[in-house]
Amino acid sequence: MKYSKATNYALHTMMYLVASETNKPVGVQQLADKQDVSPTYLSKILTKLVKAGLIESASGAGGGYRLKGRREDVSFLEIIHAVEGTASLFDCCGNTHSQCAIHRVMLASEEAMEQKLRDTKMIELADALPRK
Amino acid sequence: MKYSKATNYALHTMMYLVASETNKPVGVQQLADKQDVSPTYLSKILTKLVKAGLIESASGAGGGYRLKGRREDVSFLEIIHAVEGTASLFDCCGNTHSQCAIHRVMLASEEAMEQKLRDTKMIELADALPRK
DNA sequence: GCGTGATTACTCGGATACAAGATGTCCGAGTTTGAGCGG
DNA sequence: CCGCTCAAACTCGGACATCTTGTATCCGAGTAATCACGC
Repeated sequence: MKYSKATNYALHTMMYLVASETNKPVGVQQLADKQDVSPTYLSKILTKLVKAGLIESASGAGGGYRLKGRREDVSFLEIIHAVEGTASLFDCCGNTHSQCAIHRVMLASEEAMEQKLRDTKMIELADALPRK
Repeated sequence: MKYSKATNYALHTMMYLVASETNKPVGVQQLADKQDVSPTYLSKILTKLVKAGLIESASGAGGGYRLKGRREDVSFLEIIHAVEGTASLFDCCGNTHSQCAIHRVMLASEEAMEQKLRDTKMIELADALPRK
Protein backbone atom coordinates (compact mmCIF):
# COMPACT_ATOMS: atom_id res chain seq x y z
CA MET A 1 0.00 0.00 0.00
CA LYS A 2 1.62 3.13 -1.25
CA TYR A 3 0.73 6.30 -3.04
CA SER A 4 1.63 6.07 -6.71
CA LYS A 5 4.25 8.33 -8.21
CA ALA A 6 1.46 9.78 -10.31
CA THR A 7 0.00 11.32 -7.15
CA ASN A 8 3.34 12.89 -6.38
CA TYR A 9 3.55 14.40 -9.85
CA ALA A 10 -0.02 15.66 -9.66
CA LEU A 11 0.54 17.34 -6.30
CA HIS A 12 3.71 19.08 -7.41
CA THR A 13 2.13 20.22 -10.63
CA MET A 14 -0.88 21.63 -8.83
CA MET A 15 1.38 23.35 -6.36
CA TYR A 16 3.16 25.03 -9.22
CA LEU A 17 -0.07 26.16 -10.82
CA VAL A 18 -1.50 27.50 -7.58
CA ALA A 19 1.72 29.36 -6.83
CA SER A 20 1.77 30.84 -10.30
CA GLU A 21 1.00 34.53 -10.54
CA THR A 22 -0.73 34.56 -13.88
CA ASN A 23 -3.46 32.28 -15.08
CA LYS A 24 -1.87 31.68 -18.47
CA PRO A 25 -1.72 28.08 -19.57
CA VAL A 26 1.59 26.35 -18.82
CA GLY A 27 2.95 23.84 -21.31
CA VAL A 28 3.24 20.24 -20.25
CA GLN A 29 6.86 20.28 -21.35
CA GLN A 30 7.68 23.00 -18.88
CA LEU A 31 5.84 21.24 -16.05
CA ALA A 32 7.54 17.95 -16.81
CA ASP A 33 11.02 19.46 -16.84
CA LYS A 34 10.72 20.56 -13.22
CA GLN A 35 9.95 17.02 -12.06
CA ASP A 36 12.07 14.87 -14.29
CA VAL A 37 9.11 13.09 -15.89
CA SER A 38 8.33 12.48 -19.51
CA PRO A 39 5.82 15.02 -20.83
CA THR A 40 3.57 12.37 -22.33
CA TYR A 41 3.23 10.55 -19.05
CA LEU A 42 2.57 13.71 -17.12
CA SER A 43 -0.06 14.65 -19.66
CA LYS A 44 -1.81 11.37 -18.97
CA ILE A 45 -1.96 12.19 -15.28
CA LEU A 46 -3.13 15.72 -15.83
CA THR A 47 -5.99 14.42 -17.92
CA LYS A 48 -7.38 12.98 -14.71
CA LEU A 49 -7.19 16.35 -13.03
CA VAL A 50 -9.03 17.86 -15.99
CA LYS A 51 -11.80 15.28 -15.71
CA ALA A 52 -12.05 16.04 -12.01
CA GLY A 53 -12.56 19.71 -12.89
CA LEU A 54 -9.47 20.95 -11.08
CA ILE A 55 -7.68 22.31 -14.11
CA GLU A 56 -8.46 22.88 -17.76
CA SER A 57 -6.42 22.40 -20.88
CA ALA A 58 -5.88 24.78 -23.78
CA SER A 59 -4.86 23.11 -26.97
CA GLY A 60 -2.82 24.42 -29.85
CA ALA A 61 0.24 26.59 -29.86
CA GLY A 62 0.78 28.47 -26.61
CA GLY A 63 -1.55 26.01 -24.96
CA GLY A 64 -1.12 23.99 -21.81
CA TYR A 65 -2.83 23.60 -18.48
CA ARG A 66 -4.19 26.17 -16.06
CA LEU A 67 -6.26 26.22 -12.91
CA LYS A 68 -9.98 26.07 -13.38
CA GLY A 69 -11.45 26.94 -10.01
CA ARG A 70 -10.33 29.48 -7.42
CA ARG A 71 -6.72 29.24 -6.25
CA GLU A 72 -7.84 29.33 -2.63
CA ASP A 73 -10.08 26.29 -2.89
CA VAL A 74 -7.75 23.54 -4.01
CA SER A 75 -7.23 20.95 -1.27
CA PHE A 76 -4.84 18.01 -1.13
CA LEU A 77 -7.71 15.57 -0.93
CA GLU A 78 -9.29 16.67 -4.19
CA ILE A 79 -6.07 16.06 -6.05
CA ILE A 80 -5.43 12.70 -4.46
CA HIS A 81 -8.94 11.53 -5.10
CA ALA A 82 -8.70 12.62 -8.72
CA VAL A 83 -5.61 10.49 -9.25
CA GLU A 84 -6.08 7.54 -6.92
CA GLY A 85 -9.84 7.27 -7.08
CA THR A 86 -12.29 7.72 -4.27
CA ALA A 87 -12.75 4.08 -3.31
CA SER A 88 -12.15 3.05 0.26
CA LEU A 89 -8.65 1.77 1.02
CA PHE A 90 -9.96 -1.31 2.73
CA ASP A 91 -12.10 -4.04 1.24
CA CYS A 92 -13.71 -6.34 3.69
CA CYS A 93 -16.08 -9.27 4.03
CA GLY A 94 -18.27 -8.38 1.06
CA ASN A 95 -18.51 -4.95 2.68
CA THR A 96 -22.04 -3.85 1.73
CA HIS A 97 -22.67 -1.42 4.56
CA SER A 98 -20.77 -4.04 6.42
CA GLN A 99 -21.44 -4.58 10.09
CA CYS A 100 -17.92 -5.93 10.28
CA ALA A 101 -16.31 -4.21 13.25
CA ILE A 102 -12.87 -4.35 11.67
CA HIS A 103 -14.17 -2.60 8.61
CA ARG A 104 -15.62 0.20 10.71
CA VAL A 105 -12.30 0.80 12.44
CA MET A 106 -10.43 0.91 9.17
CA LEU A 107 -12.92 3.35 7.68
CA ALA A 108 -12.68 5.60 10.70
CA SER A 109 -8.90 5.74 10.52
CA GLU A 110 -9.03 6.45 6.83
CA GLU A 111 -11.47 9.25 7.48
CA ALA A 112 -9.06 10.79 9.98
CA MET A 113 -6.43 10.99 7.28
CA GLU A 114 -8.81 12.37 4.69
CA GLN A 115 -10.02 15.01 7.09
CA LYS A 116 -6.50 16.31 7.41
CA LEU A 117 -6.03 16.29 3.65
CA ARG A 118 -9.37 17.99 3.10
CA ASP A 119 -8.48 20.76 5.53
CA THR A 120 -5.09 21.49 4.05
CA LYS A 121 -5.27 23.78 1.03
CA MET A 122 -2.57 24.07 -1.57
CA ILE A 123 -2.48 27.82 -1.17
CA GLU A 124 -1.31 27.55 2.44
CA LEU A 125 1.97 26.15 1.20
CA ALA A 126 2.14 28.14 -1.99
CA ASP A 127 2.13 31.39 -0.03
CA ALA A 128 5.33 30.34 1.67
CA LEU A 129 6.98 30.07 -1.73
CA PRO A 130 8.22 32.93 -3.89
CA ARG A 131 5.53 33.77 -6.43
CA LYS A 132 6.31 33.16 -10.06
CA MET B 1 -3.33 2.68 -3.27
CA LYS B 2 -5.19 0.05 -1.35
CA TYR B 3 -4.69 -2.25 1.54
CA SER B 4 -3.82 -5.74 0.35
CA LYS B 5 -6.15 -8.65 0.99
CA ALA B 6 -3.36 -10.08 3.09
CA THR B 7 -3.94 -7.30 5.61
CA ASN B 8 -7.59 -8.19 5.74
CA TYR B 9 -6.80 -11.84 6.40
CA ALA B 10 -4.26 -10.93 9.06
CA LEU B 11 -6.69 -8.67 10.88
CA HIS B 12 -9.46 -11.24 10.91
CA THR B 13 -7.13 -13.97 12.05
CA MET B 14 -5.79 -11.86 14.88
CA MET B 15 -9.31 -10.94 15.87
CA TYR B 16 -10.15 -14.59 16.11
CA LEU B 17 -7.10 -15.36 18.22
CA VAL B 18 -7.70 -12.45 20.57
CA ALA B 19 -11.33 -13.42 20.98
CA SER B 20 -10.39 -17.00 21.67
CA GLU B 21 -10.84 -18.15 25.24
CA THR B 22 -7.95 -20.59 25.42
CA ASN B 23 -4.40 -20.03 24.34
CA LYS B 24 -4.12 -23.36 22.58
CA PRO B 25 -2.64 -23.21 19.11
CA VAL B 26 -5.18 -23.05 16.32
CA GLY B 27 -4.48 -24.89 13.07
CA VAL B 28 -4.02 -22.86 9.91
CA GLN B 29 -6.63 -25.02 8.24
CA GLN B 30 -9.26 -23.97 10.72
CA LEU B 31 -8.32 -20.29 10.44
CA ALA B 32 -8.38 -20.45 6.67
CA ASP B 33 -11.80 -22.08 6.53
CA LYS B 34 -13.43 -19.12 8.26
CA GLN B 35 -12.12 -16.70 5.66
CA ASP B 36 -12.30 -18.66 2.45
CA VAL B 37 -8.54 -18.53 1.83
CA SER B 38 -6.14 -21.30 0.99
CA PRO B 39 -4.28 -22.51 4.08
CA THR B 40 -0.89 -22.27 2.42
CA TYR B 41 -1.38 -18.65 1.53
CA LEU B 42 -2.66 -17.75 4.97
CA SER B 43 0.34 -19.49 6.47
CA LYS B 44 2.60 -17.27 4.43
CA ILE B 45 0.90 -14.19 5.84
CA LEU B 46 0.98 -15.46 9.39
CA THR B 47 4.71 -15.97 9.08
CA LYS B 48 4.99 -12.19 8.91
CA LEU B 49 3.04 -11.87 12.12
CA VAL B 50 5.36 -14.39 13.75
CA LYS B 51 8.42 -12.43 12.65
CA ALA B 52 6.82 -9.31 14.07
CA GLY B 53 6.47 -11.11 17.41
CA LEU B 54 2.66 -10.88 17.52
CA ILE B 55 2.00 -14.61 17.44
CA GLU B 56 4.02 -17.80 17.64
CA SER B 57 3.75 -21.05 15.82
CA ALA B 58 3.74 -24.59 17.18
CA SER B 59 4.74 -27.22 14.70
CA GLY B 60 3.83 -30.87 14.55
CA ALA B 61 0.50 -32.54 15.14
CA GLY B 62 -1.91 -30.45 17.18
CA GLY B 63 0.18 -27.44 16.28
CA GLY B 64 -0.89 -24.11 14.84
CA TYR B 65 -0.69 -20.46 15.79
CA ARG B 66 -1.40 -18.71 19.07
CA LEU B 67 -0.99 -15.26 20.52
CA LYS B 68 2.41 -14.44 21.87
CA GLY B 69 1.97 -11.25 23.88
CA ARG B 70 -0.90 -10.12 26.08
CA ARG B 71 -4.38 -10.15 24.55
CA GLU B 72 -5.00 -6.59 25.72
CA ASP B 73 -2.02 -5.12 23.93
CA VAL B 74 -2.61 -5.98 20.30
CA SER B 75 -3.38 -2.88 18.24
CA PHE B 76 -4.52 -2.55 14.64
CA LEU B 77 -1.39 -0.66 13.71
CA GLU B 78 0.98 -3.41 14.81
CA ILE B 79 -0.77 -5.91 12.58
CA ILE B 80 -0.92 -3.61 9.60
CA HIS B 81 2.72 -2.67 9.94
CA ALA B 82 3.68 -6.32 10.19
CA VAL B 83 1.97 -7.10 6.89
CA GLU B 84 2.33 -3.91 4.87
CA GLY B 85 5.66 -2.77 6.20
CA THR B 86 6.42 0.39 8.09
CA ALA B 87 7.56 2.54 5.23
CA SER B 88 5.88 5.87 4.64
CA LEU B 89 3.02 5.82 2.15
CA PHE B 90 4.39 8.75 0.24
CA ASP B 91 7.72 8.99 -1.54
CA CYS B 92 8.79 12.44 -2.47
CA CYS B 93 11.60 14.45 -3.99
CA GLY B 94 14.44 12.21 -2.77
CA ASN B 95 12.82 12.60 0.64
CA THR B 96 15.83 12.52 2.96
CA HIS B 97 14.37 14.49 5.88
CA SER B 98 12.87 16.39 3.05
CA GLN B 99 12.05 20.03 3.47
CA CYS B 100 9.43 19.52 0.81
CA ALA B 101 6.25 21.10 2.15
CA ILE B 102 4.05 18.63 0.30
CA HIS B 103 5.88 15.76 1.89
CA ARG B 104 5.32 17.21 5.34
CA VAL B 105 1.59 17.47 4.77
CA MET B 106 1.35 13.91 3.52
CA LEU B 107 3.30 12.62 6.50
CA ALA B 108 1.10 14.50 8.92
CA SER B 109 -2.08 13.07 7.41
CA GLU B 110 -0.63 9.61 7.49
CA GLU B 111 0.27 10.08 11.12
CA ALA B 112 -3.34 11.02 11.88
CA MET B 113 -4.50 7.70 10.50
CA GLU B 114 -1.82 5.72 12.29
CA GLN B 115 -2.66 7.40 15.55
CA LYS B 116 -6.20 6.12 15.29
CA LEU B 117 -4.99 2.64 14.44
CA ARG B 118 -2.49 2.67 17.27
CA ASP B 119 -5.16 3.65 19.77
CA THR B 120 -7.62 0.99 18.73
CA LYS B 121 -6.92 -2.38 20.32
CA MET B 122 -8.22 -5.64 18.98
CA ILE B 123 -9.66 -6.51 22.35
CA GLU B 124 -12.09 -3.61 22.24
CA LEU B 125 -13.89 -5.30 19.40
CA ALA B 126 -13.32 -8.84 20.55
CA ASP B 127 -15.16 -8.18 23.77
CA ALA B 128 -18.26 -7.34 21.78
CA LEU B 129 -18.13 -10.78 20.24
CA PRO B 130 -19.17 -14.05 21.88
CA ARG B 131 -16.08 -15.74 23.34
CA LYS B 132 -15.02 -18.98 21.85
C1' DG C 1 2.48 -52.77 30.67
C1' DC C 2 6.08 -50.41 28.42
C1' DG C 3 9.43 -48.83 25.22
C1' DT C 4 10.30 -48.23 20.31
C1' DG C 5 9.40 -47.33 15.80
C1' DA C 6 6.22 -46.03 12.16
C1' DT C 7 2.46 -43.19 10.84
C1' DT C 8 -0.09 -39.14 10.76
C1' DA C 9 -1.07 -34.30 11.27
C1' DC C 10 0.86 -30.40 11.35
C1' DT C 11 4.03 -25.93 10.21
C1' DC C 12 8.07 -23.83 7.47
C1' DG C 13 10.41 -22.04 3.64
C1' DG C 14 11.63 -21.71 -1.02
C1' DA C 15 10.44 -21.97 -5.90
C1' DT C 16 7.23 -21.03 -9.11
C1' DA C 17 3.02 -19.38 -11.70
C1' DC C 18 -0.30 -15.99 -12.74
C1' DA C 19 -2.80 -11.56 -12.90
C1' DA C 20 -3.31 -6.87 -12.24
C1' DG C 21 -1.78 -2.37 -11.77
C1' DA C 22 1.77 1.21 -12.11
C1' DT C 23 4.84 3.29 -15.14
C1' DG C 24 6.21 4.85 -19.37
C1' DT C 25 6.51 5.29 -24.70
C1' DC C 26 4.75 6.01 -29.38
C1' DC C 27 1.91 7.78 -32.76
C1' DG C 28 -1.96 9.73 -35.30
C1' DA C 29 -5.48 13.33 -34.92
C1' DG C 30 -7.25 17.67 -33.88
C1' DT C 31 -6.37 22.85 -32.66
C1' DT C 32 -4.48 27.22 -32.17
C1' DT C 33 -0.92 30.62 -33.10
C1' DG C 34 1.85 32.98 -36.04
C1' DA C 35 4.67 33.68 -40.03
C1' DG C 36 5.04 34.02 -44.99
C1' DC C 37 3.34 35.00 -49.37
C1' DG C 38 0.52 36.83 -53.02
C1' DG C 39 -2.64 40.15 -54.47
C1' DC D 1 -1.67 46.45 -46.21
C1' DC D 2 -4.89 42.74 -46.09
C1' DG D 3 -6.24 38.06 -46.35
C1' DC D 4 -5.20 33.40 -47.30
C1' DT D 5 -2.51 29.34 -46.62
C1' DC D 6 0.73 26.62 -44.47
C1' DA D 7 3.84 25.22 -41.01
C1' DA D 8 4.94 24.86 -36.25
C1' DA D 9 3.78 24.16 -31.49
C1' DC D 10 0.79 22.38 -28.83
C1' DT D 11 -2.73 18.92 -26.34
C1' DC D 12 -5.63 14.51 -26.64
C1' DG D 13 -6.51 9.80 -26.64
C1' DG D 14 -5.71 5.16 -27.55
C1' DA D 15 -2.60 1.30 -28.19
C1' DC D 16 1.35 -0.88 -26.67
C1' DA D 17 5.48 -2.46 -23.86
C1' DT D 18 7.55 -3.33 -19.44
C1' DC D 19 8.19 -3.92 -14.53
C1' DT D 20 6.74 -4.55 -10.04
C1' DT D 21 3.68 -6.34 -6.68
C1' DG D 22 -0.06 -8.96 -4.90
C1' DT D 23 -2.09 -13.36 -4.90
C1' DA D 24 -1.84 -18.05 -4.95
C1' DT D 25 -0.12 -22.97 -5.46
C1' DC D 26 3.09 -26.84 -4.93
C1' DC D 27 6.42 -29.51 -2.80
C1' DG D 28 10.13 -31.19 0.14
C1' DA D 29 11.73 -30.89 4.89
C1' DG D 30 11.31 -30.85 9.68
C1' DT D 31 8.60 -31.74 14.03
C1' DA D 32 5.45 -33.30 17.46
C1' DA D 33 1.67 -36.32 18.91
C1' DT D 34 -0.34 -40.73 18.51
C1' DC D 35 -0.92 -45.38 17.33
C1' DA D 36 0.78 -50.20 16.73
C1' DC D 37 3.65 -53.70 17.63
C1' DG D 38 6.80 -56.61 19.98
C1' DC D 39 9.03 -57.78 24.20
